[in-house]
Amino acid sequence: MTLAYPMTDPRATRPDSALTRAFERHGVRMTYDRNEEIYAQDDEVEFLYQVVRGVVRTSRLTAEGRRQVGDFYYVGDLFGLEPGPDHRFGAEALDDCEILVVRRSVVRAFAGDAELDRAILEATRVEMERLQDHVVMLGRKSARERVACFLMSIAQRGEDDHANLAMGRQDMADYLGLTIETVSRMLTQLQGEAIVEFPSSRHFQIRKWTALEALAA
Amino acid sequence: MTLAYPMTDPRATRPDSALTRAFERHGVRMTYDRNEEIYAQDDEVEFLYQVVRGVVRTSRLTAEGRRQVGDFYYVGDLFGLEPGPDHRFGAEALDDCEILVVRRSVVRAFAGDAELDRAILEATRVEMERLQDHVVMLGRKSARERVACFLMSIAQRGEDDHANLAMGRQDMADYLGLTIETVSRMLTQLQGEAIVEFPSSRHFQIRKWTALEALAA
DNA sequence: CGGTTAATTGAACGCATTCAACACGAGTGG
DNA sequence: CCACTCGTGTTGAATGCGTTCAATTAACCG
Repeated sequence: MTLAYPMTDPRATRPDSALTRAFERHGVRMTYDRNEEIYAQDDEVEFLYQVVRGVVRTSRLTAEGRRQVGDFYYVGDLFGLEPGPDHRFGAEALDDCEILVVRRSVVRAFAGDAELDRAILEATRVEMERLQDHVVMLGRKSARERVACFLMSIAQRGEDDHANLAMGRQDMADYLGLTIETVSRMLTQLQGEAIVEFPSSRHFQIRKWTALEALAA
Repeated sequence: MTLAYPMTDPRATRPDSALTRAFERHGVRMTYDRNEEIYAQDDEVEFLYQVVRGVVRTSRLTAEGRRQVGDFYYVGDLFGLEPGPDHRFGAEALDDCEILVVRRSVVRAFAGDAELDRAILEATRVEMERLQDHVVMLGRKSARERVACFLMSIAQRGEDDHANLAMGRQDMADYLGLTIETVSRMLTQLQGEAIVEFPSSRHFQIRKWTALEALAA
């Protein structure tokens, strides 16, 4: 991890006003290498993070060594926003990342600012809804449906029809509660049905949106 | 559902100060019969709820008719606290319930009150941590482990060693992402190993805490 | 090119589901 | 008091989905 320099470039964050200001004035821009840990599971919750460049994954390792990926965070996303005293999930850089970091105490000092509160609430809302969807997916969806779901959610982030996976098969599997082999099989299966197309293992394009939507369940 | 009378009994809520006051002054006490809906999935988020008597379950029905139970709420628990505009999960009374209901606008009017804010934040924290644990359980635990986990969490609520299940097997199954048959089999299996004991299908006692803890993973 | 890691594919296994039958308890009425 | 019913829980046998283990192929990088 490299401490780069205090945050000054306002272009990096979306115009969230108070939040942007807090990041601008009191944030620090950090860079992380691929697979570098941003914070560890069970670390104290001290900072609020925003992705400037790259993709971040949160994950939890159980006592038996099993891993569950919590979520993936893209440019503009806030993360590390856990209400508890310490992190249940750790955060790692999926690829080379640039992250804005600001102390929670600083954020709290800005509290009362309506726009900042809204931004935090909004991030919490998004976080919770993702968790709820995740629960339904893991509890009640088949492997095929989970993979379809995942591809759709990735594709919806990008505006054009081509999408690229920032993560490898193991990360997908650990997010979806499956094994890499099953993920791989489902992908080739979907490709065989011409629903999606993978020119390379990290790039894909959805061919039949309706079919995929029907699958996503 | 029966609108009983405006809330006046302070004993019903724990001394959460501002929250208790908000419920006292502006809350309404409602009663619900077994299996009655408290609010529907996709309903607008309008109220904050607190269990006074009985047990509440939240659940989501997918388009294909599959059901995922979100959580169970016991006396004193706050629920309905979703940050989004509408409920992703519906809420139903597991048995005959008494619920305190207060408009969110009223809660918001009390905002700024440090103790109220803390109570809300605390409930949000609990909610989120439960969701996170739920994700790990559904994603990375076997049927045996899930059932063991569930029994432990139930047992930890009561103070004595005897615990009773407010919910039936179907609710357990839909919470754990399993079928009733699998839940039943795991229960008899655990009982066969003398780890737990079920004098009746809704009452149990943990015999070997360490064994169960080891299983819960 | 080799060397290394990631992804795919195949075959066998096993855990959880499915489908079906049976047991149990509570309530109801003869 | 027993027979009947209905809802709920348990048990059995067969199936199947996803995993496991192993081998192969593809991608990446020196």
